[in-house]
Amino acid sequence: MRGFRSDFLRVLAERGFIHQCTDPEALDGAAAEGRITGYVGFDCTADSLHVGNLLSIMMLRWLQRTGHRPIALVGGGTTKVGDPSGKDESRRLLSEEEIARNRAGILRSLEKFLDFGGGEALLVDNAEWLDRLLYIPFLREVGRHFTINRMLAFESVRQRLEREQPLTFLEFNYMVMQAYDFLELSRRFDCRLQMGGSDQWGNIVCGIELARRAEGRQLFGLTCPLLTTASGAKMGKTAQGAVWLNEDRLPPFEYWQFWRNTEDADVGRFLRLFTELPLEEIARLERLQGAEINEAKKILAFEATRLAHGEEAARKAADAARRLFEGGEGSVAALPEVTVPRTRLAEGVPVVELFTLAGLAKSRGEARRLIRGGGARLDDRRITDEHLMIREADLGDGALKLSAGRKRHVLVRAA
RNA sequence: GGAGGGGUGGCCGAGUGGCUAAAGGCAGCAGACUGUAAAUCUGCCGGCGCAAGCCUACGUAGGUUCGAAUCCUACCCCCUCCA
Repeated sequence: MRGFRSDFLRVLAERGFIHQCTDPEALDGAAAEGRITGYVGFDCTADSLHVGNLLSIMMLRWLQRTGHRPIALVGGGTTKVGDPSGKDESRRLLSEEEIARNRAGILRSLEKFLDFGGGEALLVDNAEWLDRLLYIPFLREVGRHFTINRMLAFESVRQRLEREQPLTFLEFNYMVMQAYDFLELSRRFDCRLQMGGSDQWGNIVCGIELARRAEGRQLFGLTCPLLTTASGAKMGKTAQGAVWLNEDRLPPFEYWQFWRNTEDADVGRFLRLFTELPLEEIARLERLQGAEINEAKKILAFEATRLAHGEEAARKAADAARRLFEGGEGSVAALPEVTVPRTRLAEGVPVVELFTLAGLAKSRGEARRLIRGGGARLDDRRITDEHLMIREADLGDGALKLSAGRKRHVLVRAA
């Protein structure tokens, strides 16, 4: 990495955050000379952010840590328009209430990573200005700086056109809205930098051009790479869906597990991107070979969970995992629990039903297949009889551990 | 408005009267091997059922037939070309 003078860009470069930057030298100069303000936008399409947003969040966090001012922009306004980037179909339009609910959830995600206290990091909603725009004045002020010729050349638009998928005029305006956001933030807060995923490059550049044409101001854009795992899968997506940052969407234990199960080849890269451990420490962990690399994965899991859920939750998750996977008795308190009424247990509950009650199988048939395949266990003993009945006496000291495979466990209690 | 093509399981995609709960692939789940990794191999993969079997399912609604994802009719939706 060609030696950056500013801490901010040096850290981002060393850790592998930088994909593209509009004018690295000038941005470096500005960040070295004084405090700059930069932002990332998050649309309110779900009630929690997820691991796919984490790179952007970490960039804001580093911006703050290196002495600058981050702005988290929630897209209360742009969500009403819908970003067509990377999508073949337009998204269902969200209602005002849904957007408000999602915005609240996104704040909870962000608060963990950024310090909004004392006027440090700022939280702004673009509905503040977008909702109030007047059509004709807006077209005259902003619209005249955009040419359709240029807009049609943008990747997000071209893709839709080439695949002959419809692109509504509403969505077509998304990039104009995002460009205007940047201009507005630069006016209100002297914000000079916009960051985001590489898919946002076009939209970011749009804003930079608008500011240059409209006011002759130089703004900067910086994108992070689109992350894939070493085996090529999109980062942060699992079969169950996105890896959410909010604990009501994904318990900290599951979050910890997600990081713990990182592929060997990704460990070093992820440590640099998703933890704040010193680079020397990471280099050491990265050198671990064979089974020893599990130590590095546990540290990755702990650090990543600490950022999203706090130290306490991270410790608990690590603890629960240790008991679960590395033998030893003791309590298994961190496992999800279900309760079954004593009256039901009195007459006996078929194991297959217990598996569905515990959420470990979608149907009794699935539970039966699980048993036939040898993947079902009861207090760590393989279940061979699919007709087994469970009674209160089987709960022993109060709880029964049901397992589907090595990793999914549920405690059953009587109530 | 006219002509043509198409809608099959989570996705892709075969199937053009019974042998079809529907080939194959992907994804998923489990087992083996391991290191809670990757790769590989094996099994499972609509619901209910111990089973026989029953139910639901090939855009929607009817119909023909002993029997339909497959044939007919109407409707809905998508795409292509022309105007």
